[in-house]
Amino acid sequence: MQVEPIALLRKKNARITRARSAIVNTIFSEDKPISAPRILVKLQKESASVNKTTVYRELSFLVKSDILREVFLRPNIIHYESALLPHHHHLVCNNCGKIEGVDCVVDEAKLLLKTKPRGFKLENHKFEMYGTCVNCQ
Amino acid sequence: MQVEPIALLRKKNARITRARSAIVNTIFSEDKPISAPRILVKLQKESASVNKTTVYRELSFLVKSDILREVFLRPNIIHYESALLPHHHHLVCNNCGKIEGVDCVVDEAKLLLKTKPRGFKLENHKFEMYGTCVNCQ
DNA sequence: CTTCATGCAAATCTTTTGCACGAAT
DNA sequence: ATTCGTGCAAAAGATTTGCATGAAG
Repeated sequence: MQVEPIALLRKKNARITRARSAIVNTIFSEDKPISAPRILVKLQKESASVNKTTVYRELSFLVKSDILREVFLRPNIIHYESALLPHHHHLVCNNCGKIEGVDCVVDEAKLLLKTKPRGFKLENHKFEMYGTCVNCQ
Repeated sequence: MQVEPIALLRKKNARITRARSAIVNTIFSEDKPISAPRILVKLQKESASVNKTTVYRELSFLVKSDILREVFLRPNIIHYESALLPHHHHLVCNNCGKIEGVDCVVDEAKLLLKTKPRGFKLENHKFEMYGTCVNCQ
């Protein structure tokens, strides 16, 4: 866990409160994307309990502040990961749900070739791979 | 709208009912991914009203039957599109929500190079691009 | 006639909102 | 002091489940 995100928040004049630190620590101590319900549970286990509403509000604040990124891996559940990590993608195991990170394999120039002629201003992309992980074969 | 999906269902010994046909027609007459709530509205407009539960049950049935594909474009809303279309990706406008299809730009061989060494059996991938469409600049 | 599909109501799950209180700077 | 953050309760929105009825083959 780096201290970075808190320093970054301070620089952005965000108040460093007990709830905010707890939430940020919980997410940044994770090595893979985590969802709001899991954050709630994890906080409870660490007896750093924070209200559900606060967690959701904080998540959207942290996304807006470029501290977190949203990841859409599964229907109807948003995962969050550090936006301070280099751009990358995920391998999702269809069997056990395990998530692994992999470097970006996308050729941006090739994308622009597809999007520019349409007048589409490309801002970002999401790329996720699904299959069976080594433990589930 | 092709008739294909109904023929396919018949071949799979699925019963061709009023509700099933209405739902399939509604989705296949769309040129972009559509969500369950929108399907409900569209059916109502066509006075081919089908119960909400039936729509959801039908969607998961059609996905299992390889007639439909799930698309995760936005948090907490599943979109569905024909699984009979060739594999492709989407451009999503962050402003107006417009969705456009684009051919696949991903080099499968390159992906295998990343996944195989980890013992990960790659089954499929999702790749979506976000930005601003030509009308929203 | 038997299996498969449907409808309804209610439950579930995630996320959002309104409002009043409390804490950080 | 003011602004920003928090908690609680309740609402909202998407999806699922249980159960009894109905229609397709």
